[in-house]
Amino acid sequence: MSKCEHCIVREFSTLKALTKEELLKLADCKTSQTIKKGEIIFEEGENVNGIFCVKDGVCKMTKLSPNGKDQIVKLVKKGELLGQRSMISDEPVNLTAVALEDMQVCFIPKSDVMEFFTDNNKFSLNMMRSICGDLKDADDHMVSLAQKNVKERLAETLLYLEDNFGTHPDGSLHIQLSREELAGMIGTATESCIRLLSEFNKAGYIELTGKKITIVDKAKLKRISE
Amino acid sequence: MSKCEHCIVREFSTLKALTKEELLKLADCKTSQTIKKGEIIFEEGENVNGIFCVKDGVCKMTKLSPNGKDQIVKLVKKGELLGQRSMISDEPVNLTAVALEDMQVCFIPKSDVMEFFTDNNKFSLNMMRSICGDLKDADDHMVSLAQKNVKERLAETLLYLEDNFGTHPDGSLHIQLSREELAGMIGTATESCIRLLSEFNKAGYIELTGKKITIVDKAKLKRISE
DNA sequence: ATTAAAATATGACATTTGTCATATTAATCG
DNA sequence: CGATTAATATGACAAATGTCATATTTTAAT
Repeated sequence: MSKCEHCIVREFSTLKALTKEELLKLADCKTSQTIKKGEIIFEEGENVNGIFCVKDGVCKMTKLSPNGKDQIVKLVKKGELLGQRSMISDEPVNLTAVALEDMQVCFIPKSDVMEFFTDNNKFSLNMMRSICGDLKDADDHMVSLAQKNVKERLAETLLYLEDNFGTHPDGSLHIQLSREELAGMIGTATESCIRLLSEFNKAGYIELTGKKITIVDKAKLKRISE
Repeated sequence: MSKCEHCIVREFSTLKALTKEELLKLADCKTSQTIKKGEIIFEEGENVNGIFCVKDGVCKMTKLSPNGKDQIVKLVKKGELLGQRSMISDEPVNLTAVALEDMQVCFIPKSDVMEFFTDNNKFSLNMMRSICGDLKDADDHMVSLAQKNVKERLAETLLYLEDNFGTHPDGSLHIQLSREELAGMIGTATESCIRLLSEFNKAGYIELTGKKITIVDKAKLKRISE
């Protein structure tokens, strides 16, 4: 079991407010696990009773709509936490978390996190700030979904993927979503998503090589997205 | 100046975790004010440096989209707080708050709230829970905006307005939004909103009397909204 | 009360988006 | 490797939605 002190999650997330002693305690109570691409970490309605720290990999957080389609509400990457909201609200999780790549995650039981809340005020504040950041993102995303058309949202999402998850050495987006997932992210039908990707491709804004998407004209996409 | 101890906001919001002593202190530092219908409480990008407690009335929280339309992100009513997110994140506010009715609000400066955070753990936890609730609402709302069509969203929104803000003695919705505002809430063009209201009216699901909207067939709207 | 302005309503039409059918290509499994 | 399945792509069309014009009603101002 690796040390929490040097873990990437500790550096980037809420956990950075923890003291040396608390980190040592954490190393004792956490359990580490590997999650394969496509595997479910937790599912909407489940009781999780703790939080997951994402040490490596990316997962999608989805919610099933009454129409049977999965909406991707957000992506969570290395250095971030999973399941805080549900733990704090003391409710079943609201979203399903599925690995988009092989992942390394640690689980910290609720009782231990709650102790940190009681003992460490800075930790509480950090957690609050982090959730507030999520809330702002959600509000902004809402406006985008409500007010932009599909083409604008696709352009915006492609830029988001490049800016937040980077590219492979060949310049293609590091995150490889299926067309269906990408459609579920922008809130449209898979065919519409495919059609617009083709359009962007023909117009020279992006390049499609199999499943890979490469952004060629970032400025143009930016203009479309607004 | 009325006492915080008996204030409705104290009973329903995060503030219920405050002790007698803290409430007395609060009564000293807060400032109370009346806000007329249509007036702006704060505007996107402003620095607020504190939170507002809504003692009476309802306001809309909006965000201006690049297309020039105002999206209503949520409604805030009596007993709730305003501006917590921005205060905690230490950022300018992300949304504009405009009174939909005459309002009574109190302002609590940031420094005082931060003291409560330090001194009162239960208060911190309550605040976290409240923001987590907002986050869940935002996530759910996002899925609805992304996956439902305009008719479904209108039906859903009408039910939401009745369930959360009640009706006048004559049965019409207590909150009276203009067609433009209602459109801005469901994320559609004003004309589309008007057209669908007419349709619901002709079909006998609702009744339109001037600006007033009365839900007649709740079950039917519920079925439409899913 | 009269007029001006704003809000609501409706028609006509263009555009966007979804759905279904069907190719085509890529991925998986024995 | 070939066969089967899944993913991507595209056409054809229908349905939903947005836009612009204009009529009607309501509200506000003088």
